[in-house]
Amino acid sequence: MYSQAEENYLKTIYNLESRQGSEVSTNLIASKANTKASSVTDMLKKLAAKNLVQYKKYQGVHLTELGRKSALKVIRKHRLWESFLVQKLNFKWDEVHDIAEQLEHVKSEVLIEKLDAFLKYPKLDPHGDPIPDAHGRTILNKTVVISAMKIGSAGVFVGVRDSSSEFLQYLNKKNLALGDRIKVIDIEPFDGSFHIETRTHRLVITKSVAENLCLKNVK
Amino acid sequence: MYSQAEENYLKTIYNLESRQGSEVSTNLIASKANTKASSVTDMLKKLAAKNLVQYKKYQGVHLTELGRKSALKVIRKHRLWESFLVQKLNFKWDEVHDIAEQLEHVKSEVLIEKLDAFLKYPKLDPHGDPIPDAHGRTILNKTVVISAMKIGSAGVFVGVRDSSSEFLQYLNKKNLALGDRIKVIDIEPFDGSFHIETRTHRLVITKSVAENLCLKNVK
DNA sequence: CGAAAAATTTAGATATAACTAAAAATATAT
DNA sequence: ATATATTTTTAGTTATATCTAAATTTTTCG
Ligand SMILES: [Mn+2]
Ligand SMILES: [Mn+2]
Ligand SMILES: [Mn+2]
Ligand SMILES: [Mn+2]
Repeated sequence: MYSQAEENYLKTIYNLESRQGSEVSTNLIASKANTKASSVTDMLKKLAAKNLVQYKKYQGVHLTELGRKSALKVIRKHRLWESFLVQKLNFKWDEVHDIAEQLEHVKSEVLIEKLDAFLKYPKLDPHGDPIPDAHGRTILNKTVVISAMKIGSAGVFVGVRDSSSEFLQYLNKKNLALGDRIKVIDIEPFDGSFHIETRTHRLVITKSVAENLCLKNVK
Repeated sequence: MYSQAEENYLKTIYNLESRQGSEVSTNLIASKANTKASSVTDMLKKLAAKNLVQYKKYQGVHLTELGRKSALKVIRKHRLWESFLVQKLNFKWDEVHDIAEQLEHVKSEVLIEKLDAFLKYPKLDPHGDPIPDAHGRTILNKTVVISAMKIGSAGVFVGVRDSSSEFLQYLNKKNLALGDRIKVIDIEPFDGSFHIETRTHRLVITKSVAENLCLKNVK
């Protein structure tokens, strides 16, 4: 079907497009993909030729329906493999992303359907991200990032926006785990850092950390 | 570590070398790898530069100790993944080879050790092939191919030399499965075909099929 | 042995997916 | 609005892994 490079671009464009609405720029893709703008341009032309993106020179891209569906298939595979690694092989949530980056490119429809069944059709991956079903549908997971919360409000920590092992290891060290109830105690006006509280402890997190923690049932 | 192409060549050379003793020729590798002799020559130079094979122009290659160990690692991964696919995901033995060809190239030492533990350290894969342990050691699996047997001798069918889905589907159709007791009833002098008998039925197999069925405890 | 056949290597080309440096288009700011 | 800065594209290069066709070496055989 598509090459690994193509699949990785589809995923990157999909993620940028969801968290952004509008057209995605060449430079933005390049920085997320750790590559150069000129490489991105080359690939965008190739993806456009395959009807995966709509591309107008200098105007950025957005995914076509085919591109969106293809991206969701890759994301489905990535998240199912991450679930497998944590649930069945006893990996920790901060250890699975890089391995799933490789496993997601294995080509076999029946493999992924059998894996899904083996895992009993999980709805969320180990990072709280929704797993698309075979048709690309996900449950809606209405969450609020801490950085958007007001002093005194609280919710349940159910997801992260950054699944890098560095960030997850930081959360481990700070004793923050999915399922924790978190309350915003104070917001520092000077640097935008957040004073938060869990059932067991209080701590201060920077604004950029606060932007990557997703809470549910915020009141 | 090594590229997919390099790993595939190592596996091919390892298999040819085991079933052959002596140096492996360029053309033989080319035919097994479904590629051209000139491509093989290019790759042999690269493998030699990485100290994976000993290569003398026009004289064929054999694996170095590093090459042998590296090949066994790939074979270990291939057979563990095949075992996973059959034992955990309910694939049939004729459906797993091509998927394992992809999975075997996933890079992660810890992944394969955890997979091995999850499967409870299997010693044989679904085709009766021994699975090397983390140090490259395998149980000895002393078998005889039917084509080497005499009329009247019998044994237990424990392995195949060809794991292609075409061959395995042929065996399914002929109702031959691992564990069956097989007896040689007659050998046709004209074309070398074998008349064999299981507990449940008799059939005739060609010489080339007989060369790919491995039996244990032959008497 | 020496010629013909077979096997192997070399030379040159192609495709993919990167890169750097330069050119072109777009955005911004005075 | 025009000059400057930023973004994006183009042109040309590199590395990997293939291929075909031609040259070279080895093997086989009369
Ligand atoms: Mn991930
Ligand atoms: Mn994830
Ligand atoms: Mn196999
Ligand atoms: Mn096998």
